[in-house]
Amino acid sequence: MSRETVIAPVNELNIEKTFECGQCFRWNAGPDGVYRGIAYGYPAAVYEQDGAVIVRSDAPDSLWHDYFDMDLNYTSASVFGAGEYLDSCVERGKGIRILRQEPWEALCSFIISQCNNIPRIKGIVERLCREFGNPVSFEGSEFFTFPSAETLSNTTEDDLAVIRSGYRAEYIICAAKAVCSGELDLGKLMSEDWESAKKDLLSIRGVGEKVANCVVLFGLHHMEAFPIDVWIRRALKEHFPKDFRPESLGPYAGLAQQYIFYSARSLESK
DNA sequence: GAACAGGCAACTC
DNA sequence: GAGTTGCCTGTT
Repeated sequence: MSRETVIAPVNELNIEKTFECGQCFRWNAGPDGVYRGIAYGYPAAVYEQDGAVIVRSDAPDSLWHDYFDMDLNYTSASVFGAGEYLDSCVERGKGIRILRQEPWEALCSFIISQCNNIPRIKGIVERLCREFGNPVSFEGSEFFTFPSAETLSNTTEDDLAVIRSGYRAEYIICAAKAVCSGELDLGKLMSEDWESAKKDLLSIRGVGEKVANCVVLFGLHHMEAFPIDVWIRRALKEHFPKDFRPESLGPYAGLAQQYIFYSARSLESK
């Protein structure tokens, strides 16, 4: 029987912003506004009630506490005094948190993300899990775990044809083999400094600057990483000096990046 | 039907 | 080392 756990007050964790800001691909809102998804092999339902975020799942409590990065105080971690524009992004993005996702899932997902939009990324990831992950039933529906690097290292591009990831299939297999053989030790990268971690990731075929930065930030939780995609590039062009360096935003530059990203996209859709 | 997309690699000067 | 092109697939 699953249990309900209070994770945080809604002002500290906004589930819509957190799940919809492009950092993760396995959470979906139902018509009831409840987000359902799976992380670390545990399916869960996440929703707001009486001003709090509640998680229903079979996982140990600490798992969700960690997943939602609740040990970090985002108010004091936020980048203040870096200008009016950034302040307005922080204000708009209030409640976003950088999830502590599984490193391998992040690596694989962001390889898939290249030159793709979010709905399509989600579709490919879902087919990947359905095809190669393990089924876990939860509250009457079937969820699928993210397939291990070992499982995927034993597949061929033909096997992966069903997920329709295109030319990225080769990259997925290369990455799986590297992780599986120990050539790339994701656990070790987590305890290293972010720049060495990024350097090691860049040695993997199919991983370039953008993907490496995303994996470092979203999969290894090194908050200094600052992925630059078209949205961020546009925002930087408009609101920051030409010689802008992400390092100037300090150890939480990645969090600032997420506020800017969310902000740019939310303004666009208005 | 051609161009393009939240990117990368391999090739070209 | 800066610039160009192919790459799967889905969408406009």
